[in-house]
Amino acid sequence: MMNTNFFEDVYDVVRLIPKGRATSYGAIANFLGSKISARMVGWAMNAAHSENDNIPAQRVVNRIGLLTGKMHFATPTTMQELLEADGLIVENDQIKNFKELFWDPAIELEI
DNA sequence: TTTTTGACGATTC
DNA sequence: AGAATCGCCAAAA
Repeated sequence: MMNTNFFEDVYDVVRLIPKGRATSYGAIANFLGSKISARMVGWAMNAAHSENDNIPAQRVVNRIGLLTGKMHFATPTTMQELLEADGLIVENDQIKNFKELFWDPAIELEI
């Protein structure tokens, strides 16, 4: 398998997201380098579907904590189910207290 | 090769 | 405050 660069990088960061926390596409993009845009992270996650790797994509949401990618899971409710299984509270397709549980790799991994 | 399309984000109207 | 638009950059058609 080839090193599909940012795909691998994105997967690695996503796997590092601790349980009960969540991050945003933009945060990952920013952490990997301002070269890539948040959209590429979304693309990477889309490709992650083809991968056999366990990618907790449910912990990656957009900047406001909205479950924009829920439709890409097995069922539109899978993402919310997984997040709730992590102890998060999802209401109206949006993560509650997202600001508090926001996990920014650029900060958390820096320390 | 050119065009279209995104699991986004920030800005402008 | 809500809606519309532009910018990012790579992959699929």
